Amino acid sequence: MNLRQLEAFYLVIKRKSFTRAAEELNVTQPAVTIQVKSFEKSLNLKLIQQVGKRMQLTEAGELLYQYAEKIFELVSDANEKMRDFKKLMRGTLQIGATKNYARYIMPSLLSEFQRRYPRIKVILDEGNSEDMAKSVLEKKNELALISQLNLDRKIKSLFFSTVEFVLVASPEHRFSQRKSISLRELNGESVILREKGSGSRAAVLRKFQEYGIWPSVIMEASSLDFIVGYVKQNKGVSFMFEPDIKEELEKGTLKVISLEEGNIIFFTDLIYHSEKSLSPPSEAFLKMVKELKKELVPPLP
Amino acid sequence: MNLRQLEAFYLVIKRKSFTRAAEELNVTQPAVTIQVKSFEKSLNLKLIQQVGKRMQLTEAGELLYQYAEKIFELVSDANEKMRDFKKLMRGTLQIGATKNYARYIMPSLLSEFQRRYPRIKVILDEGNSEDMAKSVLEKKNELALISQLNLDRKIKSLFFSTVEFVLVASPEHRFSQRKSISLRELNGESVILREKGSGSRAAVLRKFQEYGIWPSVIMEASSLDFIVGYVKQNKGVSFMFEPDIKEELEKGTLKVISLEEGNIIFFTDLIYHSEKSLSPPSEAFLKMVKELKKELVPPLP
DNA sequence: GGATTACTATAAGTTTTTTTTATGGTATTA
DNA sequence: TAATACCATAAAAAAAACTTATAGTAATCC
Repeated sequence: MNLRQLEAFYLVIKRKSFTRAAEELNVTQPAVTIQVKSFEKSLNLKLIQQVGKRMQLTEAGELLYQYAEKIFELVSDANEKMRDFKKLMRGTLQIGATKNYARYIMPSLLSEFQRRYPRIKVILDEGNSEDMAKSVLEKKNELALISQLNLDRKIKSLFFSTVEFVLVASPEHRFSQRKSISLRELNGESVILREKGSGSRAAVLRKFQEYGIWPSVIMEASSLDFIVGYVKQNKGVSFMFEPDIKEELEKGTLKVISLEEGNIIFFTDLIYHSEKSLSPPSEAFLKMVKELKKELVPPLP
Repeated sequence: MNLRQLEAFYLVIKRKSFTRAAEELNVTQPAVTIQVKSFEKSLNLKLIQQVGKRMQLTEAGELLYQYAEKIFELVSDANEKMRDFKKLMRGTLQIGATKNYARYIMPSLLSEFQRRYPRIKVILDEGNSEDMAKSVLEKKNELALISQLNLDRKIKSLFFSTVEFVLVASPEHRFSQRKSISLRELNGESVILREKGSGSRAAVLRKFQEYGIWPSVIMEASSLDFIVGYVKQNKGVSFMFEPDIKEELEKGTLKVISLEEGNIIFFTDLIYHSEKSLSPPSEAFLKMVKELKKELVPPLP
C-alpha cells in the first residue's frame, strides 16, 4: 500500500473534493486524481464512486478511510512530537560530571538551563574524569564536565574554567610550621593521590613531572573522605579543592600549605563526542555554556 | 513527513539492520541508507546513532519508532481488510428485487450465494421494477432483479428467466363459465392493474397495445392483497402470477381464465449500472447467476 | 594480528514515480 | 444557455527513488 496514495485518497474524502485535497497537498488537481486512481488500481478495488456530482465511498473505501483517519492522526501527532524535540519542548539532557563539578559547578549551570528550557529533563551522571570521558565515547552521556585529561581524538572539548588545588597537611606535619614550601621539598614525601582516572590526580602528577620531583605515593583512593581522614592522621599530604575541606580548615584539623611555585591549577572542560551531532538539549547546553563563559569570564586581550 | 522514509526507518530498527530492512522493502541497501538519512535531514533530528557496530535510537528516534509501529500495524491491518474485500471474505451485497422476485426467486439465489460466500452480508431491497431501476441508477443498489421495462441507457441488463402471468377472475365472472377467451374480449372489460412502475403492469399494457385492445382500467393498486380481494368481489379481472394465488385457486375463490393468445409472458432481468464497476460481491453474484442460468436453462439452439 | 566477514556510507548514473501543463468533459447554477 | 466549478486524461517535465560500484569500518576468525 502506497501511503502517498492513501493520503491523497484520505484528503479527497476529508475535504470532499479533489481540488481542495490538491491544495492541501500542495500539488495540482490532476496529481490527486491520478494518485487516487492508481491507488484503486493497485488495490484492485473501487473506493470512491461518483453519484452525479456527489462522491460516495464504497464499502471498502469507507473502511479504508477509517484506517486512514487513524493513520494520519498518528502521523501528525508524531510530527508534532518531533517538532517539540527540535523546539526543546521535549527531551532529555544527559550529562556527566565529576563529583566536584557536580557539587560546585553543575547546580548553577543546570538551574539556568532548566530556567531556559523547563520542559527538558536533566539526567546528571557522576564519575571521575576518565569514566566520564569514556561515557562520552560510548555515547552514554553526550556531554561531560571534567578535568583536563589526555583525551581520545574523538572527543572535543570546550574550556570552561580553571580550578585550583592546594597542598594540604595535618597541623602536626612539619610543613605546617612553615610559611610556605617549595615543590621540590615534596621529593620523597608521603603523598596521597586520587585514583587513576581522576582529572585532579592527572594534574598533580603533571605538576610533579614538570618539576622533576618524585614523591612517594603511599596511597591512592577515590574517596575524598578517606583521603581527608588519612591526611588528618598525618599519614601523608595531599592536594585538594579548598571548598571541599572548608570545615576541617575552620576547625584547624587540616592546614593549607602555601607553595612557592603556586597552587596546582588545571582546567575544567566541557567535553562531547566529535563525530556525533549533539541532541538539541546538548546543543542548547553547550551554547548556553559558551554564552555564560563570555559573560562571566571576559576573554583576556 | 515522508512515509516511505518513515517505513525505511521503521524497518531498519525493527530488523536491526539496514541490509535486512532493504530485503524486506525489496530494494538495495543503499536505498535504505539514503532514505533514512534524508528522513533525518528533513526532520532536522538525528534518529539513529551508531555506537560501534550497534545501532541505537536517540530519544526522538525512540518515540518516532513507537509511532511507526502503530502506524504500520494499522497499514498492514488495512491491507488485510482490503484483501478480504477482494477475496469476498468481507463486504455486502446490496441487491434489489420486486416483491414477486423477492419471494419466488431470490431465496434460492441468495441461499446459494451465501453458501458460496458465507462472509458476505446480503441486503435485499424491495420495490417495484421502476423503483429498483432507479435505485440502480442512483447507485443505492448495485444489482436488481426486475421485470423487463424500458430502461435508461445507463443500465445494463442480463436476461434471467421468463415469468407467466395468467388472467384471473372471480368464479362469478362471466369468463369463468368459458373454456377460454380471446384477448379481444377484454376490450371494455373492467381490469385492475398494478401501479405505475410495476414491470408486470408494463408487460400487461404492452400486450394490450400489441393486440390493439383498450380495457377499462378501473383500479390501479400496488398491493397484491388488495387486488386479490377486489377480483374476488368480482369488481374486475386482473393478471397475476399463479403461485401468488395458489390458496385462492384451491379454495375456488378465484379462477384462472385461459387465453387463446396464450398467457402474458415477460422477462426477468438482472440489472446493473453500466458505468460503475461492480463491487466484488455484486460481481460474484452476477457471475453466479450466469452460471446457474447456464445449468438450469440450457440455451436453445 | 592480519585476513575475512558482514555490515553501512557515498557517489554517479539510471529508472521510476510523481507532478505539471494543457485541455476536454460534465454536472450544477445563474 | 451560458457560466461555473468541478474532475478526467494525455503528454511532457520534474522530482524522487533506486541501482551499481565501491569505499569504509567494526567484529570475528584462524
